[in-house]
Amino acid sequence: MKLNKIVNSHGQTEEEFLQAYNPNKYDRPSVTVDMLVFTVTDEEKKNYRTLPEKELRLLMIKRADHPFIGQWALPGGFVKMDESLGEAAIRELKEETNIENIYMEQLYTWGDAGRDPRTRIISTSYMALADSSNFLVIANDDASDAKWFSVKCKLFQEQKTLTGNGYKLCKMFNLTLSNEGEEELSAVIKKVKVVEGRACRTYYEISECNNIAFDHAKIIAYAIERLRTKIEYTDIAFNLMPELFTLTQLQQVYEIILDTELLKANFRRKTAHMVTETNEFTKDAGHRPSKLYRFNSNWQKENE
Amino acid sequence: MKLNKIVNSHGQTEEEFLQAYNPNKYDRPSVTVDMLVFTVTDEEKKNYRTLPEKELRLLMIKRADHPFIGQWALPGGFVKMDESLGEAAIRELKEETNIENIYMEQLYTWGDAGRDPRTRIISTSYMALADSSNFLVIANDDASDAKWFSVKCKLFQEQKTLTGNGYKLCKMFNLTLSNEGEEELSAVIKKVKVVEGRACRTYYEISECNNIAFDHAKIIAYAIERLRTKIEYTDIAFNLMPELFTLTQLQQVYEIILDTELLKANFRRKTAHMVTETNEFTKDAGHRPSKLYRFNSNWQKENE
DNA sequence: GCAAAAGTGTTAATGTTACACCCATGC
DNA sequence: GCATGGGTGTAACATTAACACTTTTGC
Repeated sequence: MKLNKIVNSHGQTEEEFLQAYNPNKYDRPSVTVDMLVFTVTDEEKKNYRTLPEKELRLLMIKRADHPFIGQWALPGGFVKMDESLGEAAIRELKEETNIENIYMEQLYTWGDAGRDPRTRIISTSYMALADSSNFLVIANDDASDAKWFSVKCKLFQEQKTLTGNGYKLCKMFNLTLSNEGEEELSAVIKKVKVVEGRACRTYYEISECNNIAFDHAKIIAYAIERLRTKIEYTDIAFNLMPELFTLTQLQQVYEIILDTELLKANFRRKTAHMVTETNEFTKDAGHRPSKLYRFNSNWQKENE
Repeated sequence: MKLNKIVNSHGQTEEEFLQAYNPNKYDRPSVTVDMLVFTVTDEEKKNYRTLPEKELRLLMIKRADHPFIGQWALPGGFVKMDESLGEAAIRELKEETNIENIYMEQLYTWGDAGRDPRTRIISTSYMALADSSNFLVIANDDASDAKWFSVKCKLFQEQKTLTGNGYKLCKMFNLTLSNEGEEELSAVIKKVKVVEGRACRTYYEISECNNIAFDHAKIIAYAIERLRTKIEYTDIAFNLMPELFTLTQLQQVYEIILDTELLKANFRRKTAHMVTETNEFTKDAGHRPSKLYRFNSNWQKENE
């Protein structure tokens, strides 16, 4: 365990802090919820003609106390004895970031012993998707310890090893979080799938980690993976869009999440049934105005 | 809360049992894992010619103590302070049913307050898939409190209500679990999806429940739903198959899970890339022998 | 006029659905 | 011979991928 020499508001070093903590007081684990709040933002336009580039952003909070003091963590907190996990997630998000009424889904529950140096903690992670109007709420407050980081998660190595009665598949991801005003956060995440006979186990490991608290780096990698697969067969992407949007904006959101370029004509045909056109257009764009659309929440019905 | 008049091995009624329990002793919830172990079994052949019908079975355990004494529950138990959730799930399964080395995945974490009348309990559910050789292990032991129940979960009503800025979608499912020697377990489960503006929440409710302990009826309904969707885009179905199988057997497994009939020729084309043929054949079948196949665990590679 | 993006059309390849047909076995 | 399932072929239709082309704007 890497102990931090920085002191907290009570003047304790991390060593002192952990010694003051008595983990054996409890025979039950603590339960927390962690929130992964994603949004998509526009970058500066290069010139009057070009469209702004998009970035996928994740909300992180700077830790003010041990452990991992000064590092960045996912927003979240302890579940109260009388609230459900979902209620805790909604409450924490509102308390820490003042965001409410957004899309949220349960992702995964992380329960390894030793996740937290203080005591046994089990965390259920929730993924939330916000449209970029929520981005402004927090970004404007410069004193806040909550910041949006632009996220990238790139596969850079894949390795399959055959064993006696199965195989082992390793994927290595490079995770980077950056925010103009802050130093870069990064991690190398290893995703391992072990197949032995009928048994099959997938786990994540953090091979390298800079300034991301706890095991949050692997939770982030897991969430991005889930976002990538779910965007293909559900309508979750629309939770990242404003009320009115152009089809090119929608395509850009798919492109940054999937990390590929898509063909315009094909993309439009594929998403056509999920949107409704309006009579409004963008203007002053430096090129042909484009029609604005809104999400058609009844698209699933139309199949039957 | 429905209190049961039956007494446990200490001669307590449920009322007495709950009064002896002091929930305020703790300021932390208990954490358990629940296992949903599915398998597929062959029924009796009607005559020398016909193929046996298949049934989807779920492993349940009869409760010997309050609460819900005498009712049936999912196997599972408390997570120890030094083991991960996955380790707890593997250990509990081994302890309660002697099954090991099978496919397992985390499903969902259930954390509503009031799930258990004793104290606050948070349960992470795992789905395990076993081939039917595991079925025999337990079925032979008639004294055991663990039994395989044949499961059916049928949608019988769907209702969409439009609200001001969203909608509410209700689906009603009839869940029935049956085992020749035991009385039938059943429940009516309501799945509700509420969309209000950007927020979207899905929850399950138990409208009616016979002999299924705790909120396990909705966990079962949730697991079956997951199984149905995952069988379409992954290879999990093969975890329910023996080492060697015929394509018709494989098709039957898809059919009972999806609860539809499939066309033979099309099914074979769709699954062709996931299986490898052997030189072996079935015999004494009362009709043309059929070729045996095995799972081709490398099918995903071939796409690239 | 021209850069940039909006928006549409076409074709080939591929996948899906529904149905028809023949084959091999045990009794 | 016949019931039962094993196994294959085909035509209609739908979906996807790749590319080419036209239109509209601000400066």
